[in-house]
Amino acid sequence: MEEKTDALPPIADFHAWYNEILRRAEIMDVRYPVKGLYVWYPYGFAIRKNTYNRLREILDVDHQETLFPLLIPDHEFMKEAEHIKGFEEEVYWVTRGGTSELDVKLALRPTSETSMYPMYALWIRSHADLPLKLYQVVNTFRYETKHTRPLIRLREITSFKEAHTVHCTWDDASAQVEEAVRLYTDFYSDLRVPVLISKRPDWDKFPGADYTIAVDTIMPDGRTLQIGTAHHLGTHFSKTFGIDYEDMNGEQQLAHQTCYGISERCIAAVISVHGDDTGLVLPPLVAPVQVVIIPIIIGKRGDEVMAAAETLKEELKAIGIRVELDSRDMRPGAKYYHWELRGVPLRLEIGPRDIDAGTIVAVDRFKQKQQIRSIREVPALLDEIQEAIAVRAEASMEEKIVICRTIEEIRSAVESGVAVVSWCGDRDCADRIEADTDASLLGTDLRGPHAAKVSGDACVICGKVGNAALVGRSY
RNA sequence: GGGGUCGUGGGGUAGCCUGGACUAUCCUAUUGCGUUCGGGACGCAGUGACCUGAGUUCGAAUCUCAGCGACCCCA
Repeated sequence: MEEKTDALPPIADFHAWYNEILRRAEIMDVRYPVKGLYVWYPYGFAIRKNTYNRLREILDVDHQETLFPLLIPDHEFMKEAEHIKGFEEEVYWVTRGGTSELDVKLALRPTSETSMYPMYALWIRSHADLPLKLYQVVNTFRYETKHTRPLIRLREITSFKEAHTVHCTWDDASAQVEEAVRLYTDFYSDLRVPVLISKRPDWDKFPGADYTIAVDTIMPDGRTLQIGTAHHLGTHFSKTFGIDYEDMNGEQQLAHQTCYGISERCIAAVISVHGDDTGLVLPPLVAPVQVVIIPIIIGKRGDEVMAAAETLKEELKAIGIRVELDSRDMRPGAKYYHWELRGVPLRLEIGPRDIDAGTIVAVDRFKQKQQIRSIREVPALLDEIQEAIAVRAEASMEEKIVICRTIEEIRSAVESGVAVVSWCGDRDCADRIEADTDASLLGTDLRGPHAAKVSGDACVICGKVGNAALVGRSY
């Protein structure tokens, strides 16, 4: 009876919640009439903009941004055998220009190795050109046949940040993979999204890589979401694309390469990991509106209140805060719900009582209310909220990670989270784990505090000495 | 990859089995006017839809086929 029929589905019903929040908070419009393609609403795009600005800041320290073509000629795309095998079922081909057939078919990049590396071969002449570290933020296309989902599984990935680096030695490239993992850890730490870092099993690495390090987070339903990968490409591509350099002794050497990427799944993670029954919860760093001002218009003092609210807004703007003044003709309560749904971290209310008392009411996204006397207190409040978001996210991820020593334990753990187990490294044992638990072996050589608890223990299947592995269901 | 359910104003539903002057209903949709405003206001008057195509038929939201799209389950 007291249940509101128009309430957002609870986040415990994650699928329903996710679909509803994308629409109601105006992040993506899923009604575009092609499967797997979606439209960014301006509000969603603003979240994307803020998020990618940070990603760019982090990369710009020692990478350069660039832009390569979307179309890749058939003969370049088909050069690297492993790579082709990994992508051939997912590539869109442009075969016609107007009414005439093209002599050379053109692939829409599913990722840009084969677009970039022919040029890398021209650009790189000597060891003095290395290391080369470039990145671009582009759309990529994959003909997904499985269930597509907005921000998570797309036919057009709209926001693929891909970095491609070139180094003299295998070890240099390996160090760069570690550097990439560090950058991504920083990035997700800024977004307050907790992550798990592991090495993808051999059979699951990037097509054409020596190895792949993956960054995953855990969604509210316990399934993992891969939100970043870093690949050591060895000389697979430099061989086929002829990327070599003259070393200090005047000898020609094959270059060693890495690539690493993050897509709009990072936005899905921010939305899902932080959200609650009321709606989005956005870290101030990426929130399109960091502070919303709600004027409390009562009776005859309306003009006075609006003037005070305007002043507040200008002052906040002046100190660099993204602020919105909601002067719409609605009840204040309706505005509270509106902005809470959209994840605004801090709300300021100002009415006649506050003007008389010289105070402002400040309410954070978790509904903690206090009175402040000056907008100078706002930055500190935003910092506190960002911290509170981090604490909550860490705690909820911790709940979903279970150390397991038997198949039974794994089976139960993956119902609502992930299992950390000891695994010997044998494919046969992995297959057994997967078959018996209805989950996947996501990664090995898991890093972080959980790994220490099982590393060196007996493999859950065969009993040989194993290493920490991650088992779970993934998106 | 296999199976299932479904597609009706901006959103949610009913109507379909048994074709007819059959459109209807709810909402945080939307337009105008007025009264309101410290946690989702109210009144009055409006707007707005049968996924696309083909077929059956005197007549299709309803039946048939195909396409496109959505969701769920299993591998």
